[in-house]
Amino acid sequence: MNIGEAAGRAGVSAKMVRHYESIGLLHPRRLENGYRVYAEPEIAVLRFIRHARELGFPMEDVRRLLALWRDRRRASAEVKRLALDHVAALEEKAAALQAMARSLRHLAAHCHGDGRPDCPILDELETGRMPGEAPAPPDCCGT
Amino acid sequence: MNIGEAAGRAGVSAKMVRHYESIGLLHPRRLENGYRVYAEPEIAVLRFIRHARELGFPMEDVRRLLALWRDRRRASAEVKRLALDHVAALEEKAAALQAMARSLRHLAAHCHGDGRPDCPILDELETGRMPGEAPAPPDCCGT
DNA sequence: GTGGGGGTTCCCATCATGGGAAGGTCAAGG
DNA sequence: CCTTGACCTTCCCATGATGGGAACCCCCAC
Repeated sequence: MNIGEAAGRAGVSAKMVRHYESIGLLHPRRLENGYRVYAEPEIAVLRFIRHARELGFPMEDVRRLLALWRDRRRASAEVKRLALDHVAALEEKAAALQAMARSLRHLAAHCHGDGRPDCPILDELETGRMPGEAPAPPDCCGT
Repeated sequence: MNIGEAAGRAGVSAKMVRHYESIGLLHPRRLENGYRVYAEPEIAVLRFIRHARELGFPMEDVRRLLALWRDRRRASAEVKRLALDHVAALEEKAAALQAMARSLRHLAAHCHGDGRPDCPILDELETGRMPGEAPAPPDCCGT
């Protein structure tokens, strides 16, 4: 099977298949003309990578997960630790994004949103203060 | 004021100050020796940029917000639209991250996490199926 | 005049992915 | 047999925002 078909069956782009190979995640056989050849085990690896990426694992974690997957003597504790560390990272990022969304939604709620120029959103960006917030004392934290 | 002091007062790195200049967000005067010179208006711009970045706006939005901020005849509706579009983007990203976290947490909850090798997390990465989920019909969607 | 702490430009790296050029290969069909 | 088109190969470049670092210049205090 050529790279195009393999990529299609695994649900990733041929470009990324080459990339995964270049970082050492799989090692397809080559024909004499240089073409890469894939069979079921390689497809399985590519699908594994895709699923891990869909769960947001960075490539470095994917590499470790692949190694654990291949190691029949792995301890599931290791996999679980990797997963839970990643869950913590995901939740931290999600919380940060939601905090931004909440602040900005609050600001937007105070903005007329009409033809007039005054706008608490721009005010906040200028001053770093939310609408109605007390001015910082003059020697505050450098903002 | 030199770039180091300006960066410190605005709460950004000197490196980023130069970068913001390179993409046209500010245009500090230069001394004969090539040094950049900053005064209060530039500091205000840098703080504005920092606050917008802290709310997660991409630089392209920051550029637009800066233009609106400088335009005393702006319509606050434009600012509000930018802000609410960004809120939607933030919430979409946050939701995606949380969905990943939820799936992964669910998988991890089913993993013994001990010295044994069997692990529903690896199983899901291999098959794309959550624990207990029915096998897909043989001609399913290519996964 | 020298040392140290700035400043300047330029290049490279991140992370995962895509775009595209230049060229080789293969299969089908006229 | 030759063309055409689809596919493959490698290599370079770009993203977005940021940091690291080299090589070099400048200024002030001692």
